[in-house]
Amino acid sequence: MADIDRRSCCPVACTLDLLGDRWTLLVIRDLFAGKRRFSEFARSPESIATNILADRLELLVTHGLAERVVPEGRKRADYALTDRGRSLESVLGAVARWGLKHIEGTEARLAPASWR
Amino acid sequence: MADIDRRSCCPVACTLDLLGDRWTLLVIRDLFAGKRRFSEFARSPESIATNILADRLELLVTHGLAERVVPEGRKRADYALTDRGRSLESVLGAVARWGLKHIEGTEARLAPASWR
DNA sequence: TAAATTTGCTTGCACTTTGCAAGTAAATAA
DNA sequence: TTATTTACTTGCAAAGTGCAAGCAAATTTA
Repeated sequence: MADIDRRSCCPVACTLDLLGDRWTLLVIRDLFAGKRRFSEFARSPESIATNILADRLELLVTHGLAERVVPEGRKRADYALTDRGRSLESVLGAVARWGLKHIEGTEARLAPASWR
Repeated sequence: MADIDRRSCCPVACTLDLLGDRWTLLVIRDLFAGKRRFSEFARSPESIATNILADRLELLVTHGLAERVVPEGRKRADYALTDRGRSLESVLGAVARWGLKHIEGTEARLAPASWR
């Protein structure tokens, strides 16, 4: 298990071991916004590098936050949040609201109405 | 201004530009827990390297989330959250609660009662 | 008050992660 | 059938991380 390299039993530290980088939560944001395909994530305004995107999607799947689904009649995969991934709405919402309120010039273009 | 290298106007992206790494939010956690001195942060169970701690404290001060104060009659500095830094309680709380609920074996040792 | 210890860092270096650019095979569209 | 798009992979330079050591000033102990 990923238990072995835990820095501590602190819930903040453990959550940061999953989400504590510059990209993971942005991919999760896009998943909440309804994006499903690799190219859709890549087209987001932050322009994530494709190697990093591939890596993050794989990690999200590994950690049970997203799943890779190949729809019937198609060959290419969709990505979607799992229940566990959807439970991050509180975290994403708190981050989004903080940014909107405390960082000048931010706008909630991708945000669902429920965050405002 | 730090405006120049903003990845987008997304509040999530901009917040991650401030907090999106493995250590910053842990230092903020310790500040919320009442720690003030360099050595106190260094003694936290995650054992942050001192060069990284120095870097993060400087960044927090630069971004207006913490301040460095030298108390009267002492030479060495304390660090404390600014109002802006304290406004991160919602973010830290959401992260902590998510970890407690969704990551097995996490414990809220440093958490103020208000998070539970 | 002198010596020992602690504090608050900085420095150096190896290792890992990030980011850019290019490449590619399979899928889809024209 | 050909062109374009998709979903990646690869290679490499640059930046970030982590360990260990070093150090001067401050503080504690003897």
